[in-house]
Amino acid sequence: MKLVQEEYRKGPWTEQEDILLVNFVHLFGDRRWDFVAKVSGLNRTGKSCRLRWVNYLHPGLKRGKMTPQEERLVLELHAKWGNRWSKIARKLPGRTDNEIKNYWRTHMRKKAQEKKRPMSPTSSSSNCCSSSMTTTTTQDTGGSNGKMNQECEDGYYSMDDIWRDIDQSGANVIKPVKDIYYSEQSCYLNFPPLASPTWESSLESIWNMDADESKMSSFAIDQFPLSFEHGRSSWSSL
DNA sequence: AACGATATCAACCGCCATAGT
DNA sequence: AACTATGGCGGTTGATATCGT
Repeated sequence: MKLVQEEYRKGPWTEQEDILLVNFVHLFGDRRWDFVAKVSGLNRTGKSCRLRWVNYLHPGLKRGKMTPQEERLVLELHAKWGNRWSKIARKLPGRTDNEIKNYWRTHMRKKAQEKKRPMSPTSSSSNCCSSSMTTTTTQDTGGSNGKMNQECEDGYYSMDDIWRDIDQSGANVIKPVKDIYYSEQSCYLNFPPLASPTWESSLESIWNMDADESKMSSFAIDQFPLSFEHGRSSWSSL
């Protein structure tokens, strides 16, 4: 029973928070959300952390527009299972239940509107779900689709790109997700190799700690002295 | 260029299931 | 067995972007 009801942060996540979360998920895994939330010093609920990770920061996410194949699959599976979004999402690698849910809402709205005015002159667009898509992207590669490519060309730095960078930089060294982004602004972040053996051994005590949580928190904050807001726009603003 | 309508997406809320004590 | 904490899920909302006039 919790006697103290803390005031948790809400609303959009900042870059700083994202970086913190990613690194602490690397350290502690993506299960113990409450623990991660506390230890990271993020003033967020575990739920909120989980949601951010699952819907935005997870390395396997595709993002970008649905491919025609995916759209068809969503339709099929929804016909089969109804609004079981997470179940449907499991059949679409790289897609989240939230994304599919959002897509479906849009899709249904379009459908409803088309029914209202079936002979609209510009109604070439019944294809909200397929025919107009010209790109033939592979479905499971986690690759980028048309929109994604365009965004990259425009300077948009997608999570895919970020994680690719992480992969290329070596598995053991956890890079801050957006350090390239920062470095372009001459804001360097220096991480210790968090996954190093020394770290791991020192972490053992953390599993049993309570009182030491604050230490971890202060570590976390010390690593990221930056503070500025970011939103969808900031990703593409460079 | 300005403004309203619509689309998109991120995030929160409340409920439920399950694991742990 | 009962209770609590936590995670997961689906529904919903609000902010922002884009489009059309």
